[in-house]
Amino acid sequence: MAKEGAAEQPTSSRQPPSSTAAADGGPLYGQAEKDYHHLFNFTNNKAGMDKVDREKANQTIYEMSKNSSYFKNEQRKDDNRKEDIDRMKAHLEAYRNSQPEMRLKAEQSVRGVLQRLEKERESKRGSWWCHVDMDMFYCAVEIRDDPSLKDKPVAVGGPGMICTANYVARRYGVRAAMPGFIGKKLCADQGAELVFVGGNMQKYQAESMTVRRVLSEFDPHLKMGSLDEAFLNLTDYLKENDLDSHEGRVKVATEIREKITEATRGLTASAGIAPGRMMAKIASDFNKPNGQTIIEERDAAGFMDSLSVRKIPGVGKVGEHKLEALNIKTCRDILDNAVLITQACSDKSTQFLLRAAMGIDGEGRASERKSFSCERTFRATQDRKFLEEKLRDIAESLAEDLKSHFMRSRHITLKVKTADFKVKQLAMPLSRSTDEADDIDAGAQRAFSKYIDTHGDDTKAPPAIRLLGIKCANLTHVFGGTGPDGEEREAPKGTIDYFLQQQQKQKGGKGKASEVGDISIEIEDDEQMDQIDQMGDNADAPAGDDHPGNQLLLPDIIDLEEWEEDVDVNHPQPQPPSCSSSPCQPAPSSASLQPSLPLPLPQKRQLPQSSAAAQPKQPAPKRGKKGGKRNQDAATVCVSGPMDALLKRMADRKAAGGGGGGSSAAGGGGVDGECIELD
DNA sequence: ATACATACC
DNA sequence: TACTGGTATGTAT
Repeated sequence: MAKEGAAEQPTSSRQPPSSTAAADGGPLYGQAEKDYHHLFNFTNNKAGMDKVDREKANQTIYEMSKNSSYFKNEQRKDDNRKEDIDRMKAHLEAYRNSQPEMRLKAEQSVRGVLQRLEKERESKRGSWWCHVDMDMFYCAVEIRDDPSLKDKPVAVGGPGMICTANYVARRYGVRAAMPGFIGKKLCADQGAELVFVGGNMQKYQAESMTVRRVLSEFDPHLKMGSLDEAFLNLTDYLKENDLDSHEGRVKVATEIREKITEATRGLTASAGIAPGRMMAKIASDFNKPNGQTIIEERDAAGFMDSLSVRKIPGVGKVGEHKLEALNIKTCRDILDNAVLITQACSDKSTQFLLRAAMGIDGEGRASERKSFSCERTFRATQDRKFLEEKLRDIAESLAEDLKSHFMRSRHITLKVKTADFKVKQLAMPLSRSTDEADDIDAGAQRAFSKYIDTHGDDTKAPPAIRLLGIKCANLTHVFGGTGPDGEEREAPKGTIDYFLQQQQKQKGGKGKASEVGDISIEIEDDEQMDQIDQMGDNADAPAGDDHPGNQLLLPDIIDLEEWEEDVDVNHPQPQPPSCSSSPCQPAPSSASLQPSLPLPLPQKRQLPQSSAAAQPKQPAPKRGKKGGKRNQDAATVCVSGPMDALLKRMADRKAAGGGGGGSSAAGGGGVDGECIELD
């Protein structure tokens, strides 16, 4: 808890003179900190900071944030969430008061679901996954190449945003995704100077390829999640090399990390091996940096049980908050309160949470790319000319992207963020697919006009805008000779497009292909799918600029059928000098509760334990004594053996700190992409 | 189908 | 001086 003002009261002091503060119209001295703690509490116990430092850091962050538009917007969003939570609680209350028969029924149903999941987990036994995550990747590369940075706090990024920070910086509370000026202040307050290093994507990509090369030896079908992480299915490798044992897994994890460090001349990685992708991912983060964690099957349930829900990939800040309102903090809590979750969450969310809590992976086959987008932030302005030019730039950038990927889009969405950080989106269907900047621009400009028209008028100027973006969706592949010169357009080798093109040629009249009507192609077997997966990672190769130039286009590509137009696009109204920013629509996202089948609420403490049957019951996680045999530099955390040992290790780890929170590196999209929405 | 929100790196 | 950018997906309307 950060506290404002001088009073260094003990952590319990939460009640400031709130009446006075409110009267001042000030930021509710103390109260705001309490209410919105989670909004600015960037630091966490993995930071390797002690409590005092942590509070000081939070204090600094709060001071710098509290009056910003950004923070005000965060507060607004949080207030909306509170309404959701209140509604959620009301529904739960109704559930508690409902007829016993109803509740009994719900319980039975949940029990059935859990049993089914348990069966599924059983059926998936025997497969082993490894998640490899480079430690502070971008930063590590920079420091390796400039050793003078080694002992300084370093951040890749700039004053606007930090992408990755080294562990020295993290000790001051600096985090990935933290605005740079705050990171700078955090360090300055403690007598250090944060060094910013601009990123060098080319270099990181090259390093990533090196890592990939090392990893492919263990699983040729590995899947890179982004530049700095990868998933490997180790099942075959372990079997073929007679390593399908705990010792074998430890050995493989060690070897993988050593080889990476050797091949990259000093970069370190953390690794997790577990009976599933999700657990492997959690495990790789468990002993970071430069560490590894192995989870054996018989310990999987116990491992999951003690984890905070926040560790589940897909449960973020908001999800954690909502679950907390249900008094659910750990994965064990999820299972113990499955009935409540059933009542409070959508089917999808429930399904997701229960599976996750049991350590079962979601179905997840990486699908085709669904959209291209580009957005730019700039000094908030009302200057329409400026904004229109920005849009044009963005459209051009997107057109290039589409062309280099041999894609066309039939649907674009304009994104507008105002100075107060509120975001608006406007859809704009096109009459046909395009990859031309002019078309994208035309659509975006029209949507923008519409935006201006609905947000300003003769008396009121449209609000100042700080970001514009365009998303191109509804994609189709383009093959073959669509160029004006009639020359054949061939996708670069190694791309998905090339693959599809070849397939197309095989199948039908060769060469003919102009445009595949639908992105979806039938993938006949996993073999083929893997091939595609592989290619996907290369698909970013900058395709040469041999893309045929402009084709003749219909004069207006916008689909007027769906977008009746009553706006005079050509005449932006001049802006009044004064800048009154008008708020956007409140758009009260009223998430209503699941229709509650009123049910019995009694907490059932019954858990599926089939494989884990032999396992002693797990008590809630508790802090153990510290000490343990943890070797900072090459620690292997083996999650196996008696449960108390595991818990002790976890506690040790917590006490010792050292985990890299946001595991660095901006880049590729999420890995499994499971999101939950709790209502 | 559109808009908005959340998550991940 | 001052809170990113790219992609996917879930929820509500």
